[in-house]
Amino acid sequence: MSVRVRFAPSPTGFVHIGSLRTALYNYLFAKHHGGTNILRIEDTDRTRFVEGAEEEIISTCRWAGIEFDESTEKGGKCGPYRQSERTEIYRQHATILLENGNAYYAFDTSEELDKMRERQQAAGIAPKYDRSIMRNQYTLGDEETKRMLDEGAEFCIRLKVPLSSEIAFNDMIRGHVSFSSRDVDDQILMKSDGFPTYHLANVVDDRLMEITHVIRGEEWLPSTPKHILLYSAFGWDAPQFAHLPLLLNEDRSKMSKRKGDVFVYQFREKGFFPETLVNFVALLGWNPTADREMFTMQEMIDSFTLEKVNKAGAVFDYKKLEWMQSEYMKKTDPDKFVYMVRNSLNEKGISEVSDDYIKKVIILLRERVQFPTQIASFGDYMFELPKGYDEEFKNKVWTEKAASAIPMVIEILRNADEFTQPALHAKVQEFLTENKLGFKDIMNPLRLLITGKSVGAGMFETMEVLGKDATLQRIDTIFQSITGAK
RNA sequence: GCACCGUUCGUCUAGCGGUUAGGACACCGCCCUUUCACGGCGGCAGCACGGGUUCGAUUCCCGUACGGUGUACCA
Repeated sequence: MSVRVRFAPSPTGFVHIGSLRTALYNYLFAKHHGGTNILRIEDTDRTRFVEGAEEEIISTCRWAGIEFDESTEKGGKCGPYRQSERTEIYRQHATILLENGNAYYAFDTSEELDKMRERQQAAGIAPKYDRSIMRNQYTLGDEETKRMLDEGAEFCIRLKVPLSSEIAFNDMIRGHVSFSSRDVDDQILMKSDGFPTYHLANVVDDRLMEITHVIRGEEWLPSTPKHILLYSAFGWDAPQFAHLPLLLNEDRSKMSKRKGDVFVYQFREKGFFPETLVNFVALLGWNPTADREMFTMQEMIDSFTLEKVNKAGAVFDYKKLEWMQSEYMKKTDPDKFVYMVRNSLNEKGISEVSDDYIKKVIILLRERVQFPTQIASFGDYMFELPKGYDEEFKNKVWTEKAASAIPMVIEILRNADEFTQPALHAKVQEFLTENKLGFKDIMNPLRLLITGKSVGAGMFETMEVLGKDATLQRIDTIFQSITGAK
């Protein structure tokens, strides 16, 4: 049987970084096995629905390089893939359970339920629907139940959980897991608004969509017995389950928006490459070899196995993410992000720059910045005349030695006919040797004159990229302002 | 409270009965050097605890502690 997995988010807002990892693992698993990756939108909670959230999910996954074979967008043989469009299916299935005695009608109001829980907590017992005393099909009797239904009373449908039995399954990540049905609540299957709860919809859809492996977050582990019970109530075999470890805050609590960035778009806006985020997040809880950190999507697909997924939650280490971004900054083909640099240049009102030139600047400065967006500010002098210079740096490097040697160096540059790194280096070296000077004596002053800053790439490389005219223009401008100010 | 899951350097992890417990990030030194980076070299630092099983436990089993998740007509 071929592998079929699904990523089943609910459209309640932005995509969480943990959801991204779940989506990724599903994708990697599907691709590794040559199977099918499905996107299903779980929008059965009308009160939490957020307009545009579904589109955000799709575009975020696309950005990350996660593709779906079947989805709301693409369709597929098991559609529709939006649960709100499948309510009739759930209703029919609830009826099956009602008829075979595995589900029942209940009429309690939320106030009554709250009271029940309060009583139970006061008595020190676990809150759980008590079907022997609440208002439902069993306590009311079939006749009364029918009468109320005919009258149009509000009702919900609950799962009839066996009083005492063992519910066990084999989790692909955790191994044997078992629960006692005593601790399982008579879960509501159909809400009074006619929509199913997650539990019913999830089980019915996974079955109907022929899902073979349910790969989801660990927060679902405690409700898995309900799902197992549902499968058997329908007389179905359950799929394989794999419960992923959680992504944690620094304090080891479940990663939440209260403590920093947790939404994918936030990382995207900061300038992280999708490759960085995907690579990083993949390694939070999974590790194929441990002797390397950088993986392409294809390499991850090739080596992904659920057996290698960890059991314990992983703290999201922002520092390491940044390191990885720097690595990608250094190895990613500049062609892929020239446009990002151009965007930030446009924001500064600079538009007359060629792609080719931007690429050269990227290569010149990529080791010194983390994001493409920083190129335009870190290397502003590459695109426009410096507006001033670093005063502190000037005081430090503008020595008497420098002041007397620099005019001669400038002349050398002015007369240079080959304005390349090796040629300039040779010429200047010659001058230094003749005058018993070292690079130390003039390079920083030169840097000051050309960039106005104390940090940057090698000066000869910088000059080569800048070109003779732009270099001399900068030198003249700042030289004047320095000597004039003196 | 109850149920379940988990526990190797600060963090991500390798390890699947015998290892000087390995790697990466971070941190600290040193080197390279025209600045800053990059890079190179080195250092710091870990098997939660207690019982078993075994010739031998980080590794297997049982407790304890600690942590997390769940406990909704949310997903």
